[in-house]
Order: sequence, then C-alpha cells, then structure tokens
Amino acid sequence: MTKSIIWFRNDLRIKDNPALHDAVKNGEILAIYIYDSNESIGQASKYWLHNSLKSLNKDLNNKLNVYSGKPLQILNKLIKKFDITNIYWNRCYDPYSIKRDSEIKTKIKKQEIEIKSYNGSLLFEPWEIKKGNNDFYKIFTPFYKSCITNILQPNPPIKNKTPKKYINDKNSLNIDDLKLLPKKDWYKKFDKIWNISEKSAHKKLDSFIKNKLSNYKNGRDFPALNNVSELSPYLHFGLISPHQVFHKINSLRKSEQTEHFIRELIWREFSYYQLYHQPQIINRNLRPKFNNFKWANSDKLLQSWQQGKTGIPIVDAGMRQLWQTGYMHNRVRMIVGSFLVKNLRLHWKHGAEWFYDKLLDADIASNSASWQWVAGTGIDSSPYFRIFNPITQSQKFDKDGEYIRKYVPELSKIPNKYLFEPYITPDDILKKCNIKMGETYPMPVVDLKESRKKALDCFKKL
DNA sequence: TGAAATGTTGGGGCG
DNA sequence: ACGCCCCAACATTTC
Repeated sequence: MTKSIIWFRNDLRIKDNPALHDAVKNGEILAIYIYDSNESIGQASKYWLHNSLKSLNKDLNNKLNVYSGKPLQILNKLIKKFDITNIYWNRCYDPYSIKRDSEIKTKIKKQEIEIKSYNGSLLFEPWEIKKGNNDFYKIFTPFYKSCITNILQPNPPIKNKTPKKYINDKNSLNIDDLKLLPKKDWYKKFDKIWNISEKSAHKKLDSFIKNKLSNYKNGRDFPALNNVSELSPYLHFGLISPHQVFHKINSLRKSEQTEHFIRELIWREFSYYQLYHQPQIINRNLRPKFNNFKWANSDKLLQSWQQGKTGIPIVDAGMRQLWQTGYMHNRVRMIVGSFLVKNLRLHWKHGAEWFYDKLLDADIASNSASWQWVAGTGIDSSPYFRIFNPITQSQKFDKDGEYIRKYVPELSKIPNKYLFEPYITPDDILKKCNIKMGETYPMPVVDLKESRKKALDCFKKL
C-alpha cells in the first residue's frame, strides 16, 4: 500500500497533470501546497495564487492541505507523520526552485522514499532542444524551427483520474491563513475581470478559438481589439497546460492563424529555455557590453512611468491598464518597455521589477527574457537602435484612440487629431475639452526627439 | 514585432 | 516639345 504526496506547485490543475496522474495510480494520496516564503513572488501573482488554490481545493473536494515555510522541513514532517512512501511533483525551471528541488531530492531519497518529477509546464524540456553541435540555441527562429520539426513532438495531454483515497492532515492551514491577498484593496477590481479556475482557463481557450483566432495574426496588434488569448496567467500557475493549449490548436485546420499562435507558445518555451541555460538572465545583461551603459537615475521619471503620468497617452494608458487590470496588452508592453529603457534611459531592471509585482501573469522566465529583449541586452533581442515612437505606434495601432480613451479618460474629449500628442493641441480646443496641460494631464516628461537622439548617442558609445 | 534620414523615381507645372 | 524644378511616393540605408 503506497502513501503518496502530490506536491502542487505551478501546476494547479487536475487534468493533464503528469505528477498527479502517477500519484493516484495506487494507494492513498496527500495533496499539498507549500507556500515557500523564500520564493519571491509579486503581489498580483499572490492574488492569482490565492484564487487558484481556492479553486484547486474545491476541485479536490476540499482535500488540499496547505503549509507555509521551508519545503524540506515540511516534507520531512509529513513523511514521518503519515508514513509516506512516494513523492510526486512537476518541475519548475527557475534557478531557485531547481536548487531547492534537487536538494530535497538527494536528502529525501536517502530515506528510501521514491521521488518522481515530471514535465507539467513546458512543451519541451529545455535540455531536449539542442543544436547539431550539442550547443543550445541562442536565437529564436532556429529554436522555433527545431521545436516544430522536432521528432520529439510534444506529448498529447494525459487523461487524469480524480484522486479517490485521500489522506487528511488536520494541521493543514487554511488558504486564507497564507495571507496572500495584498492589504490594499487595489486587487478588488480584478475580481470583476478574471475568473480564476481550471474550468475558466478552458473556457478562455475555447472562446479565444471561437471569437479571436481567425483574426489573431493581425488583430493581436491592436490593443482595443484585445484579440489575444489572455491565457498567460493561467499558464503561469498551470491552471491549463501548454500541452492542452497546443493540442487543441493543433487539432484545428492548419492556418496562418494557428501557426502564429503556436509561434507565441514557442516564445514562452524559448523564455524558459533561456532561463534554464542562462539563469543570469534574471538580473544580469546577457550582453556584458551593456554593463558599462550609463543608465539615467531618476525616481521622479520612474514614478511617472509607474503611475501612468508620463504625458504620452499610449504609455500612460498601458501603465494604467496594468494597474487597473493586472494585465497589459502585448503591443503596449513593447511600447512602454521601449519608452522606459530608451526614452527615459532607466535600467530595464526597474521595468522588470514593476511588471513582476503588478502583472497577474508575472513569470520570471517570460518577464526576464522579454525585458532583455526590449532593452537590447539579450542575445536575441531588439537592436539598440530600434526605438519605438509612441506617437506613431498609437496612430498605427490605436488609430481611433479607443484604448487610450478607455484608460486615460481625462483625454476622452480630445479629437483624434490631437489625442496622441495632446501637448500640441491649440489652446481653444484644450479649453473646450476641459483640459489644462500640466494640471489635468501632464506635459511629456521627456522630449521624444531629444531623448531618442540621446539614447542613440549613449548606445553608440558602447 | 522601428523610425528617421537619405536616395530614387516619375508626374506635373512652368518657362 | 523640351528641360528644369518641385515634390510626393516609394525604396534603401542607417541608426
């Protein structure tokens, strides 16, 4: 008779959960989640985690046991208390978790307990994809090609049985005891926007396929259309697996649209891949040349960016969408990222930190890789001279100003002609629209032309 | 998954 | 009719 621990981590789902699948094969299971306070997770993530745990607990008939503290200690206690024979989990790929998990594995295996780990979060294990010379890929396109032509086609989702025989630990905490919800009620508006459960993740995918996929390739660029899947936060905590997403899309008639969407899934893979092979991606420039770069240093500018008060409407709209919804449209992420790093010349780490704290889909792999991409400090990244012009970008991708008006309502009355650069609006029009530049809406914190030139100068010196 | 500067072309106005 | 100039539209180069 086996007694198994299923240790849930970033795989908070029942279906297509390989660790759970094996854990329930025979014997009893103790389903656990450990809140590891050494692991740094952002405030928005905590909100998502809280709700995901609640939902998972429900799906497990209230049999999820919850702990807070050091995983090794807690596991050891549980092993003794319940005569545990097996432990199952799905892998994490960030350097902290890898170190923690391998330590746990070596120490607990000595006690003749079987530990098995699985791939529950990625289409491909980062060590599976390699160049001919055994080196790892540093450029996306060849990585992508290797993934989609790989003989190692991603496995189809597995069909899980729901656990039948549970072990109950009376000393389990309540999920509320973890105090994951931020003190400020800033997150309360999220409740109206997001349904957080395994079931909702699949609903989201289905409605994306039904309503958005047919115009994904082009539509994904227009923030007001929101023609994107919004699956990122579900994927991060594993409420849905990339296998489930991949196989559902892949079962449809192949088209430009499906291919492009899968390409985006592979971008997610590429971020994990880079993190695995170059964990320094989290806090060091992958191109050391940038170590000598003279970043500007200004709390005032940083704050204007964080608060969405830069005086550049599309940037402010994006930053406010993030604050209000825990999410930001991909196109706008690139615009605000370019603006922070190139126009304000602030270090990409400031951007990464803010996003990591405020995004519901905060993910150390995607976040780090994407900021290094925007900043040009990554290996396969946007070149230093690619500087987005937020005015042009908003004229192209939000030409009716729908997105800007939604998140920057104080500008809603301005005619489109001036919406994208309100500071050039003639006084009489400003007056009609009840706008006082510098009071009801800020003047731009930097001059776009000048700051662009300055950035190019500085980058060139490298 | 850019933008600006620079170069080229070609149509139309005009002497 | 022709050459010249202007300039918009497009293409290429550069950052």
